[in-house]
Amino acid sequence: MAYQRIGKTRLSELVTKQLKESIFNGQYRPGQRIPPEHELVDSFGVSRVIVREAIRDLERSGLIRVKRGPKGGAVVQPMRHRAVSAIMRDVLNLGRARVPDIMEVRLDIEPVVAGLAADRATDMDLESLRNNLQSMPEAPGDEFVSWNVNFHRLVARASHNPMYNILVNILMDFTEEMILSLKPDDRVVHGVHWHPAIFEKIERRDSKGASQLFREHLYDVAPKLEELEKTRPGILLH
Amino acid sequence: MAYQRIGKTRLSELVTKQLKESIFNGQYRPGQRIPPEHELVDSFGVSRVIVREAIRDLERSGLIRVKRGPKGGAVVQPMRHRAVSAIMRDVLNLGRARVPDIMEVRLDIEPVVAGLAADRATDMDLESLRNNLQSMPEAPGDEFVSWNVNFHRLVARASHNPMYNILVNILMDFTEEMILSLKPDDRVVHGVHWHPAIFEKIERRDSKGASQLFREHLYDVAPKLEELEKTRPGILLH
DNA sequence: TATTTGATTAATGTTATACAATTGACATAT
DNA sequence: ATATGTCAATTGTATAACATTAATCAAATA
Repeated sequence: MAYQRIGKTRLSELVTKQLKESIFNGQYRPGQRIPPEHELVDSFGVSRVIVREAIRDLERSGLIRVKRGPKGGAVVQPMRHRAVSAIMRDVLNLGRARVPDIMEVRLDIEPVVAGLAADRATDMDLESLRNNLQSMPEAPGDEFVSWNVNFHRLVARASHNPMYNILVNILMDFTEEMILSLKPDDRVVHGVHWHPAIFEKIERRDSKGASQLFREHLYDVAPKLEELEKTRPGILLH
Repeated sequence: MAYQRIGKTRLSELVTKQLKESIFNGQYRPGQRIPPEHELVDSFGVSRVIVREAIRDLERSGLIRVKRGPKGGAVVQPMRHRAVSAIMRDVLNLGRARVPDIMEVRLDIEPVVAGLAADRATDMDLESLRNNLQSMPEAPGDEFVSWNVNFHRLVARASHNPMYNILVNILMDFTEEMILSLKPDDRVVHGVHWHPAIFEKIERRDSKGASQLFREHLYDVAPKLEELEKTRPGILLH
C-alpha cells in the first residue's frame, strides 16, 4: 500500500480552514466578531504572522471585514458578492473579455431571472421594487446610475436563487462601473420607462411577460453599452 | 472645494495594485516569474511582510502560483477560474444555496452556450471535443467523472465568450465535486450517449439543435443530481 | 452647560531580524 | 551510472518592538 502523501499546506491554510468552518457552522454569525489576533495566536499555537495571513484570507473572500482600534477586529459579514466580483474581474481581464461578452450573458440570464422573480417574489420583494421605482433621484449623477442598476439587483433578489442573485449582481457591478466611468453628460439615460412596465408584469405574476419585457429592455440598452467598447477599449480593466 | 479624502488603504493593497497592473500590462506574462520578495522589498521600499501580503493576494485571486526553493517564486498563471470558483463556493454556502439552485442555472445557461459553440467553434475546438469523445475511460472511477464533466467544459470554451467560459467551468466544478463525493457505486452514469449527439449538432453548425439537445440532456440528468440534496444535504459545503 | 481637547487603551498595521524548510543544481563518492 | 551529500536561492515561520487607528472617558474651556 502506498504511503500517504504529506501535504505541503501552509500553516495559515489550516487556520483559515478551521475559522471558515466555525463561520459556516454558525458559531460566528454575521455581525459578530471573531477573537482578536493575540487570542487566536494562543488558541492555534502559531505566530501572529500566520494568524494575520489567515485573517487576510477570510477578508479577501468577503467572509469578514477587519476594523482597527478598540472594539475593532474581524466582523463576520452577511453574504456578499463583491469578493467574487473582484476576483472575477481579474480573471476576465486576463481572459481579455469585452463588453459584448458581458452583454451576451446579461441578455440570456436577466430575462430568465425576471421570469423567476414573477413566480417567486414575496410581498417584501415587491415592496422593495415599488420603493425603488418611487425614489428616482432627480439629478442624473452617480446616484442616478446606482438607482437604475439597483432595480436589476432587486429583481435578481426576488428570484430567490442565490446563484442567480450573485451572478446578476456581479454583472451589474461591471455595468455600473462602466457607466460611472463616463462623464455624466455622456451617460445615456437608458430606458427608465422599461422598469415600471417590468415591475407590473412581475407584480401580476406574469412570468412570460416579465421575461419578454426584460429582454426587450436589454436589447434596447445593449447597443449603447457596447458602443463604450469602441470609444474606451479595455473599459472593464480597473 | 472639498478636501480629498485620505484613503485608509493598507500598504499591501498599493503594492498589489501595481503588481496587478504589471501583469495585465503584459510586463509579466503567464509562465514568467515576478521578482523574488527581497527585490520587491527594495523596489517598493516596504517591509517583507507587506510584500508577502501582496503576493498572497495575487495568489488568492489566481493570478500567480508560488513555489519555494531556488528557481521558485511567484509564477504568473494563465486564466484560471478556480479562484473565482473557490470564493463563489464560500459565498454560496453563506447564502444557503442548494443543488436545485445550481441546476436551475445550468439548465438555462448551458443550452445557450452550446448554441454559441455551434456558431463559433473553431477546428481546434471541434478537435478537442472529438478527442474527448474518443477517450472514454473504461472504469467508472474518478477519471470517468472528470472526463464526462470535461465535455461540458470544452463546449463552453468553444463558445468563445470568456464570461460564459468561466461560469460554466464554475458550475462544473461544483457538479464534479458533488459527484466525486459519492462512492463510485452510487454514481449514476448519466447519459453518456447524449454527448456524441450534441457534438454532431455542433459540428454541423446546428445552433438550435445543439441547444435543444443539450437542454434535453440536462433535463435527463437533473433529477439524479437533485436527488443528492436529499440524501446528502449541504453537499456543496466543503 | 455644551463643546472641544487631550489622555488612555485595545486593537490592527508595519518594521526588523533571525532562523527553518524546501528544492534545484552540482559535486562527490560508491 | 546511481546514489548521496553539499550548497545556495527562495519562500515559510517566529519573535519582538513600535506605529497607527479609533472608541471612550475625563478634563479644560468658552
